Formats: sequence, structure tokens, C-alpha cells
Amino acid sequence: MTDQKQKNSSREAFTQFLIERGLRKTPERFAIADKVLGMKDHFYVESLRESMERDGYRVSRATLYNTIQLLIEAGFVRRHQFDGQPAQYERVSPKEVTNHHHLVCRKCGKVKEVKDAELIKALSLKRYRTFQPEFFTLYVYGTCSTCQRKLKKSNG
Amino acid sequence: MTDQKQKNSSREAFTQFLIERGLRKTPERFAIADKVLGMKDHFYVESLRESMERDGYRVSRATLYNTIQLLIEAGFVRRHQFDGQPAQYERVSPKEVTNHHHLVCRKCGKVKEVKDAELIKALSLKRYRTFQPEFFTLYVYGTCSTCQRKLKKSNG
DNA sequence: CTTAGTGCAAAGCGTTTGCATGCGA
DNA sequence: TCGCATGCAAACGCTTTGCACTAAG
Repeated sequence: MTDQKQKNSSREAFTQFLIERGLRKTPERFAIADKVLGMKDHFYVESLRESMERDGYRVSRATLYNTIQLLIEAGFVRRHQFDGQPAQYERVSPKEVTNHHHLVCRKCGKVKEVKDAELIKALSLKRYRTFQPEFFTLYVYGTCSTCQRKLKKSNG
Repeated sequence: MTDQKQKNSSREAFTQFLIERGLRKTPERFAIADKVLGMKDHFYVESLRESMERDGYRVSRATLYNTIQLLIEAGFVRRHQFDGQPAQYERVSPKEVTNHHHLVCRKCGKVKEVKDAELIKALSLKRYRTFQPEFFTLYVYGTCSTCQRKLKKSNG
């Protein structure tokens, strides 16, 4: 599926979601959804807001938070929060299994994605007695290459 | 090792940590460390503060946050943050490999620990090209049994 | 004696909320 | 028309910070 086709089908799925929930199909909601569906990387609420403003579209924070919450419930977006940083959001295809995990540097806070199909598969097959799993997130904490280099330098 | 012995050795290790860093060995730091080392469950800054106050020991929030940060850097404590909740902290034995992961209910926010030695072992053996891993956290998001029951009821 | 560490209160900052207005159904 | 959704600004709650004071080394 091309990016464009996937985006269109996501837009339709979001419309469906709004209908099922009996929510209104407002232009703000679609503008935000479109922007988010076009995001490649993780984003912050503020960066999303600025990005939309650059496109000449102003939305209030209230509506942004509200709509992101809907996108999470619809399964298009996941929320991450590392240490004291503001929340980061990540666009995902609905029903899609997690296909990567995150390396988080404890020194500088940088987050990197790594793919590991085998590991992911093993994790997604896990079942629990009474808990119904939907998806998972794996964070590996440690030191990134840049900070390792810095440490070596300062330690002699 | 008994709990008490482990606590003593942790106290010593914390003292060592302070010395290595050239930090002062204040009574507040030891009081907080002792309390944290005795914690069984996850705790919040406020619950820690209240717990200490019940013991007749008052510490300022500034010192609490400061000392918890030190305990994290020393490897005795890990920080978790779920959705909009205040940060939760978890006591860990230093150098100890993670021995459980977390099931997080998307409906009610409840967090449950599960042990899975095999999975944990596989995860802790993972290596990366340039990233130096120290520990990891695995969160499985889904619906807990209580919320499943509630959903069934309301859906007929 | 020096200065890191503490307590307190105020400030910060991401996020949520209350309320008046606007607009989808 | 009806009431959900929006925008704005104020409120919130956790966390950090500035400052004067205390005490570790």
C-alpha cells in the first residue's frame, strides 16, 4: 500500500470511528488527523501545533489534546513519556503489531527506534490468564554512542 | 540474603556512591534511602513523603526529588510514568536484572507486575551495535479483568 | 571556614477545565 | 433548533528553582 493510499484508508477508518461513537465530524478533527497521519517521526503536542500553524491552520490546545486522545482510542496514535519530558506521540497503523522498540539514552534523553522482527513476534504471542493485551512498548535504557564518546573523553 | 542484610548492603553501596561522587552524607539522604530501600511496592513522591512523615521525619519536596534522582543514578530506583499519572518509582537491587514486566490497563490505569524469567532472560541478552544497554522496561497495554467484566455488563 | 545541601515558597510548564460562542446534525 | 465542539484563558498538579539558612567536611 502506498503512503497516500494508507492515509486515505486511515482517514476513512477515523470517520467510521467518529460515527460509531456518535461524535461530530468537525474540520478541526480532520485537519489534525490528516496532519498526524502524515507524521513520520514521533511528535509533541507543541510541534504538531506549530507544524499546523505553518500550514496556516490554527487549532487550540484544548482541541489538539482532545483529538489526539480520540486518535489514541481509535488506535492510530500511541503515547510515550520519558523521564521529565513532555509526552511524545507516535503514529501507528491500526491493528498493526508493534514493529519496533525504543532505545532511550539515560544521559541525553535521545530516543532511537530499532526493529527486531523475531523479538517482536515472540512478545506479541504472549498471553495472560485474565489480562487482555492490545499492544506493548519495550524501552531499553542505556547510553547512546554519542554520550559514550563524551564520557570516555572526560574520563581521560 | 535476608531483606535486612540486603538493605544494609544497599546502604553501604549508597554511601560508596556518595563518596565517589564527592557528595555529602546528610541525615536526610540516609533517611530517604532507608525508607525507599524498605519499600516493597511502587511508590509516589507524595506517598513516600507521607510515609516518612508518619514516622515523624519531615523532608522537603526539594530534597525528596533530589535524593530520588541520586538513587536512580546509583541504580537503586527506577522511574515509571503512565499516561497522565504522577511518576511512580520502583525500588530495585543494583546490578539486578529486571525480573518482571508490567501490565497496564488502558481503561482504569491499574498496573500489575508479572514475572516471566524466560522472556526476561532473552531480553537481557540483546546487544546493540553502538548503544550500551543497562536495563529495560516492558509495558503491555490492554484491559484488566475487572474492566473486561464491566465492559461485558454494559454491552449486554 | 567554605560551600553543598536543606526548607520554604514561588515559579514553571505541560495539560486540563470552565465558560461563552460557534457550528454540525 | 439543540447540544456537542471549539477557543481562550484561567486553573491544576507535579516538579523545579531561587534564596536565605544550616551544617557537613
